[in-house]
Amino acid sequence: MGIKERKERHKEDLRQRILDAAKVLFLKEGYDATSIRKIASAIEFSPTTIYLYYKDKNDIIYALQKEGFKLLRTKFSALSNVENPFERLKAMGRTYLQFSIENREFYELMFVMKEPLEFLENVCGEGEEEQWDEGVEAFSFLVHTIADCQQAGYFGGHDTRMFSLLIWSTVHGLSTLNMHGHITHVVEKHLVELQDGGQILEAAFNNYIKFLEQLKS
Amino acid sequence: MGIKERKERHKEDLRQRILDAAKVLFLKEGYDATSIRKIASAIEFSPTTIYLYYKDKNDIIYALQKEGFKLLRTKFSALSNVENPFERLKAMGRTYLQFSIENREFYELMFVMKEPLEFLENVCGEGEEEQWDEGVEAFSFLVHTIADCQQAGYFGGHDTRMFSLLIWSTVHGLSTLNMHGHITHVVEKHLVELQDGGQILEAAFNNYIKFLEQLKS
DNA sequence: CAAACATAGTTAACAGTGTTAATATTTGCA
DNA sequence: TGCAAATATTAACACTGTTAACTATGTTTG
Repeated sequence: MGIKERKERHKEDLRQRILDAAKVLFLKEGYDATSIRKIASAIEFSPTTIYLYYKDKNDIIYALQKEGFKLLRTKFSALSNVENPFERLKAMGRTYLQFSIENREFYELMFVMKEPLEFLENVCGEGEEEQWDEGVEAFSFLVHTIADCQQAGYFGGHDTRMFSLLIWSTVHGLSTLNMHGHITHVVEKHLVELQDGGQILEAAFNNYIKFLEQLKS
Repeated sequence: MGIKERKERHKEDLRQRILDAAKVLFLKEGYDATSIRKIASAIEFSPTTIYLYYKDKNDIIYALQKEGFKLLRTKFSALSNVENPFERLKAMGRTYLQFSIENREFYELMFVMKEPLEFLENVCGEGEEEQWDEGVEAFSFLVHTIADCQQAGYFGGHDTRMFSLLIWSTVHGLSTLNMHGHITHVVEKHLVELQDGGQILEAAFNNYIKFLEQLKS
């Protein structure tokens, strides 16, 4: 039955090639420019062929989102061997912010856009329930780091998971405010001594770290 | 020259009617469903007429964004008469979060979507420079409230504007994480004792307030 | 071996989208 | 009343996601 397997492999192969073509388009030109027809012409197939491998466009976008989460996880798991929990927390924050800048389209796909969630709820939700495991895992990593920080004397008396959520919110808020132009267009008007939004973002994060550092009993 | 004035008024009138129709569509059905043709048929004009009053779709979306900022400002300015600065800060946070829930589409338009910024930079930016005045003003209001808090003994030793940015980030982060499903799909898995995302959001904000309250010298 | 069948891919089409050029209509003023 | 300017319209372009119908291809079975 080697033939069937080879066909299976060919099928998986084409599925991956579709995803790769979509990724190139998406990262370079964004969501709107990633049209079914452009993906199809990139892999030199007819547009309708894509529907034999993905249910619809959101299916492809959802698959791309999973790739994004995988990428962020590799960056996070490189921090596992940072012994000092507070240093690990700092590194996580820096990594998160850097990811949002260097992989802007991915970040938007993972944390902002509605399309992957729509696919998850309208289609994938039929018994699958696999939803956003990578995200849950990444948050787990944060919660454990915060717990370690508390063991080391930081953030005493706060609920670990609530505090984790608040820290995530702050860093996520910083990255999205930056990404969507609010730091350059609003905050810059108040902090004229700092030139561009990138500098403000950097300074804000450093301030935040200094602030958290003081929360040690 | 009364005739010219009446024509001017009629022109402004139609411009407003276009915006109103767009608003109804946008708030009910979202950005994608707010098509030029649907707006046109709502006001019973030809689609191309709209281009006599707005440069393009993003122009309309930008105008809608300004309405959103105006709405948020009225909610904020109602808090001006809260004497106690920390109480005012609490009320601002609550108002901001509530706005993001009750006016979800507006919030997305004001703080998340790329279209208004695109219009601002590609078109409006030709010498106009009026950019996001409402937003700058709202942030000013926050900065002043934080300054008042510092006068009252809170947040000692921190740069006022940086601290304001961090507080905005946290609340904005909370609202967007909630809006985009990350609280229900990620955090909920860790906080199983709290039922829905709304409860978690409420609890997280209350925790944040309690946390800030402790930062008094 | 030949007929039936499943698979993979195609073309054509539908119902939309934003936007522009060319055309028509209405209006105000000399 | 005639002309010019303002205003609105029709037709068209170049796209979009998606589906139905059709055609090859290769496999399985009678």
